[in-house]
Amino acid sequence: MTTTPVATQSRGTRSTAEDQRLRIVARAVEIFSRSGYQATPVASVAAAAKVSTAYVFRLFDGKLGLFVSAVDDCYAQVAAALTAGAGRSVSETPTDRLDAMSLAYIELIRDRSLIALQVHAQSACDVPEIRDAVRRGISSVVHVVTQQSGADDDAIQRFLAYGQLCHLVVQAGLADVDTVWARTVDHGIRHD
Amino acid sequence: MTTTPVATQSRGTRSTAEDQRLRIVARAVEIFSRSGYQATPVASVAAAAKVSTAYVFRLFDGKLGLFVSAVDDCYAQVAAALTAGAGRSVSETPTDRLDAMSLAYIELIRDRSLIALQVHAQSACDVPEIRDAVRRGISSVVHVVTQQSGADDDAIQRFLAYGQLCHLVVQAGLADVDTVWARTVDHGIRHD
DNA sequence: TTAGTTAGTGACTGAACAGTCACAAATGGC
DNA sequence: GCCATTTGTGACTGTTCAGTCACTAACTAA
Repeated sequence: MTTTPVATQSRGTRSTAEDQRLRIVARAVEIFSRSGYQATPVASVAAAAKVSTAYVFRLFDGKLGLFVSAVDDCYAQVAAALTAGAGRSVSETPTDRLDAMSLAYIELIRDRSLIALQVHAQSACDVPEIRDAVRRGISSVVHVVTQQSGADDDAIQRFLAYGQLCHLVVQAGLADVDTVWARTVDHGIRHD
Repeated sequence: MTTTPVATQSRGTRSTAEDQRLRIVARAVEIFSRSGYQATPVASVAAAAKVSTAYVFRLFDGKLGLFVSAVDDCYAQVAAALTAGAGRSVSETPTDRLDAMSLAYIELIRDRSLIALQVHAQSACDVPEIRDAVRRGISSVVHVVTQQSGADDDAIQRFLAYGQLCHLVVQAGLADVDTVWARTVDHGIRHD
């Protein structure tokens, strides 16, 4: 912190701590998305990132710090995906832009992890630091969607509501349930 | 199981195992709703129900069996609340009935536990038994709403989507966040 | 070369917790 | 009275896991 290395970016031959931090966060998103905060040992993330558990504790402020970093990264990826989606809109009307973003969000389902981690984070909101991370994430998503679509509040609220419905569909695996009620729930959301 | 007691109902003076089971499940809903499946020790539920931990393990098939019972009970309460809400509808049109049920669901927010437990259960869907309990619960809710409202699939899907949005609002405590974006999310949902 | 810094780890500790078991006490039929 | 069943518990065990610490290895600047 006191002395900054000459180059702040990776030096090519050898990995810097910051490089490792980013690598580990990327793995943490994936690994935490499987079983959530409490049920995932830090050792699993360490193993996935091919570093020792001790090193993970060195780079992050405890398991909680690691999880919060993963959640922040997750929402950043979601916001980026939505922005990219809006760019693929056929027209410039708020409705079309929102539709394009909805499509982009449904595309995220293909890689369950970003959806699942959001659910796990929401579930762990009794931990203040996690609740704050969720609030930051929602805030950034709302900002991105508002900015990119120009839609009114009601339309944006509706967008978020159906996003949340996606979470339920993915977590409960309703695409694998061949019943009338499951079709009622995931109609139009079903992927592949 | 082999020999049924003369009276299957509670005998008045002394508590039967089945009475205790119900009492413990009721406490389990409340206690699990606070921190979820993994982060809640069975001992907490036992303490809340004022019985020993050993006895809880005797009455339920492990911690998982206890949690699944709690989730089943939770969805049963939700379904009952929705049915009661539909009965208070001003008219018989599907729209009015759905609105009445929405109101009833928002009323549930007052006691966070039924909402929170659903979120925790959705988060723990990687455990097959829990995922099945969630599917049963959603199924019963969809059936109740369909039956009571007579609304079409799209309207019911919308009902569920906004229900899920409630979960986010409650878990993240957005009512306590005084910002533009939070208002966008919880507009019309805000309670009290 | 050497002195200082940074990357990285193996081996441990202490606490929490799921689940068990032997046992006690109350109840009810005969 | 006496035996069988059921309710209920204290005390224990084995495991898992967050977090630490003493240490080594590599790089860097002089």
